[in-house]
Amino acid sequence: MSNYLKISFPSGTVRDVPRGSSAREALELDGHFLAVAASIADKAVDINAALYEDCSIVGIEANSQQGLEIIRHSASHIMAEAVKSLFPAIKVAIGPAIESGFYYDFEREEPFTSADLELIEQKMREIIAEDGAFSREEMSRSEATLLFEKLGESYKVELINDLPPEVTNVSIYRQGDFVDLCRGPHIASTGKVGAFKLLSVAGAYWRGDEKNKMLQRIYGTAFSSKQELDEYLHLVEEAKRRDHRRIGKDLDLFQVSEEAGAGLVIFHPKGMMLRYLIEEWERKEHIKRGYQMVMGPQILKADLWKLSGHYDNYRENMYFTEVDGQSYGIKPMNCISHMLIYKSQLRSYRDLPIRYFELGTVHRHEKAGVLHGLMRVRQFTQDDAHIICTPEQLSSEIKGVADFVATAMQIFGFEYEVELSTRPVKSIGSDSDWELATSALRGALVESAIPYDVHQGDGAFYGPKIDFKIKDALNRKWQCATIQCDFTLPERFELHYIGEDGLRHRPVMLHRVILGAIERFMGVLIEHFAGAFPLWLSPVQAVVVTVTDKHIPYGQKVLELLKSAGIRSEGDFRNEKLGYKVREAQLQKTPYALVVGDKEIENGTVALRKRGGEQLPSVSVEEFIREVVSLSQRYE
RNA sequence: GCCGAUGUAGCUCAGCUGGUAGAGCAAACGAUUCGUAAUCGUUAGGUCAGGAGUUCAAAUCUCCUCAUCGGCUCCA
Repeated sequence: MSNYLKISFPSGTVRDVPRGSSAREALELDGHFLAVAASIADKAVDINAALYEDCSIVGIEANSQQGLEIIRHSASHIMAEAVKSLFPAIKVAIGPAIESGFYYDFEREEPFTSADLELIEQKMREIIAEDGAFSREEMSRSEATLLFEKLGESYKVELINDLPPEVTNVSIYRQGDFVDLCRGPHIASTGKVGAFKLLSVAGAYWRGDEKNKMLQRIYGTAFSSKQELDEYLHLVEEAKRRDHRRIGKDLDLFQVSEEAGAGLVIFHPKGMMLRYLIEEWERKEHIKRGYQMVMGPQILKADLWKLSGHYDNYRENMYFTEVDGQSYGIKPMNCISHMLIYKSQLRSYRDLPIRYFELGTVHRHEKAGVLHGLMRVRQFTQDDAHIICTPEQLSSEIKGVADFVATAMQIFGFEYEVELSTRPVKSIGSDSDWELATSALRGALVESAIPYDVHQGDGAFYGPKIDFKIKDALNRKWQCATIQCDFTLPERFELHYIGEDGLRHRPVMLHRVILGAIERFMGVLIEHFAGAFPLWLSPVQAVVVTVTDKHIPYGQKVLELLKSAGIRSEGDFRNEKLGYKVREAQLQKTPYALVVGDKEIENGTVALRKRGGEQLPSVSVEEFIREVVSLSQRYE
């Protein structure tokens, strides 16, 4: 056995490195000094991991995505050490790195206060200043169980017990007096955490199960340098300014009032105009794509909800009311009426596919703690459609919907992620139906070259689905569009069509939304544009601003012309200085301010100021109207 | 629903260990007549989320309810 290993580096060079050297020593031989960890054959390991085999090695630098993850994971251990040293009675649960930081869950009776957080931060700074080493040890399961039992860390013992049986050894990491069950890797020493901040405390169920004990979770974030941390915190502040609840108030779009009730949105004129514009676009687009508009009642007899299965599976989310001694359910979904429309006639295979579209308002009793601005409400309107088709038509119908989603997202300017959710353990329907539906969904994604993630077992109990997710200002993902295959409802409502063979056949049903809930979509839309909507969506497209009072008559004339041309416009004829009114137009994110003064009256023009401050040449009112109309028609 | 925090004028927020409310912006009125992000002055505006309790006295302390915020669970 040679005393040297052949180690290859990303530069392409291969070097002889003494057997048993650390990853750090190998990297330094090749001139890399900045790595916080290493990646050996694509597996992340400690920078001090010893090398015993020929391999390829890449340094993981502090500010790379992977490097940050390691720093944050290590920061969570440091936080746990600080917490244990300040409050020895606390039990630690679990503490990973997450997308933009880290957390650790603790069991402690008294809540953590902001003063506690400061103490913990202080302690963490001490630990980081000491720059103690993270050291890795491997041991058998039983040794590890014994170790954590002795420490009284019952959550760790539970984690070890629940490891799959084929796992015989586990690794632990020590730093200072703190020991944690951990796969690693970690930074070499605590001093490698350049900058961190604890952000918030929240409750979290042990292992994410609401039947378990609620633990206290401390969130924080860490970076390799103070500057990066500051940039991040600044970014978060910026994002808060895009919050749709903030903008909804500033631009007078909507309210959710305590008097009216939680989760119930009241649209103000400007918010309603925005909503109207979205809905108008949708109606036109649906008609273009062969959908028929329909509309069902808001309440339907409870018997129907029993037939559909909602009564058994969805009752706790539904509201019920009584009319003339009969129980009625307020609809939480729109499908039932659509079933009845289909059933109102005998259908031939020649009629299929049938696509029923409804801007359907539904009510769902969402738990109080989940309500969130426009994103999570108790009454909302879905751009809902049910496509009833033959099994053979399934694939092309799904592609049609995916294309619809792509068009919509492009028009509104969103990037999105796609998830395919497959059969859950608890489900109904035959294997062949599931196979057909799942491959139809997958096939449509593949053929349309749409990248997607598979979420195994996340489908609805009645069928698989494709979800489309877009992000809000704080990077939280929200589901908007979804396509779901449903075998249950055609079965339960005994839908059929007469086939070419003259016999009755069971159709397949697709349930789909494009924007999802209009309310939620508007919320994400507001944050996406930070209230500065494209011209075609702006509730107010232009504001006429007079320089002084004597220009009001001309301003009024201009305003009338704009209005009669269908341009959504307002006049700001207040006795204020021009700068004041321009500022207001800017803060209201109005696309155009039309300034009228002596010069404009003389030439019969308006001076154009675009949102953002760009000064355009003065134009005639007619020219401005032509331009705005043409831009709006192109959805710009 | 669960954990924690918060709730004072239309908005943003002050109000220390209990002694019955204050600023800026907005509003109304007046002055000013102004050229692209805030003209000046005056006035008005509050059941301190709601309810109960402790106290001579509660925005302030306690309890309950409602709502909001950050999470968890759930979801369009």
